[in-house]
Amino acid sequence: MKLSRKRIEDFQKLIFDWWEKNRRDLPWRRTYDPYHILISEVMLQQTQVSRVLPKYREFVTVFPTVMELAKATPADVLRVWRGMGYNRRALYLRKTAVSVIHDHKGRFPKIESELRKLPGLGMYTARALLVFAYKQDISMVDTNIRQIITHYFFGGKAQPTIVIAGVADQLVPKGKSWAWHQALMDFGSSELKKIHPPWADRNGKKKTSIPFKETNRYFRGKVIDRLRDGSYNEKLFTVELSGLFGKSPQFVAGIIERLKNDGLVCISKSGIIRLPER
DNA sequence: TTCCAGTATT
DNA sequence: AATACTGGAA
Repeated sequence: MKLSRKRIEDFQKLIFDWWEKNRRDLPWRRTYDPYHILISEVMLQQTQVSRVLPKYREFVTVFPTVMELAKATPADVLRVWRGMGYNRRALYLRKTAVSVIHDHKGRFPKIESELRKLPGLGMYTARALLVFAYKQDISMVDTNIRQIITHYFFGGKAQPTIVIAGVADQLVPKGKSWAWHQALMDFGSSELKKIHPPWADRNGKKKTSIPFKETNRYFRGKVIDRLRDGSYNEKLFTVELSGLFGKSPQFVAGIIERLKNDGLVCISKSGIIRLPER
């Protein structure tokens, strides 16, 4: 869909006028360091701003540079990550730091295709870095921005990703991509709830919700939590958690096996289970 | 129990 | 393109 110049400018004015009075001051908006911005984006993927704030400060204090993070062990990173959930993403973050040091001379790539090769960076996060760290005039679309566009340009009717992206591209004001996207983020988090009341049905198609099949995610988190405090004999550990969970030792062993495959725990030759030290 | 909002995988 | 994965909040 091709938008008229006026339509574009009117919408830009709507957003920027709103933003003047409602702008949030956030620590990751006071830096253009792609490493710090990456940390904030990964945290914000999974957690609300209020809970990210203290953890972000802690993380950049403990690992101030990409080099510091690359030198840390997975165990170090997982301990700082405590309380954030999505532990695998903490490992991605560390592996990305290692790759930046080893494969990119310590500097983050500035093109999307290269950023996308880093573990845990999909299209959204890659573009967030290009916009927020390098101020490139490209568009980025997260679910908030998608909903804003859906509401203002398609009367609330869901559109294919490519159509949303096409509109998003036209809306980016030249030379103001950084401010534009920050403004949209704030606008979305504040105004979308008013536009999109909870009773309105989502985007037309209902997502096939997975029936609750006693997923293991709760137990995975518990295992990692326990290992943050120390290491244990695997056999005893398995039996102890088995009792604690009210599950069979085989079940716990299965959880541990998958955590091992995910690189979240390791078991030494002598049968000690711990967070990976490298 | 479901939802959220991304990435990875098939 | 569709599905799985993730874990705290709602």
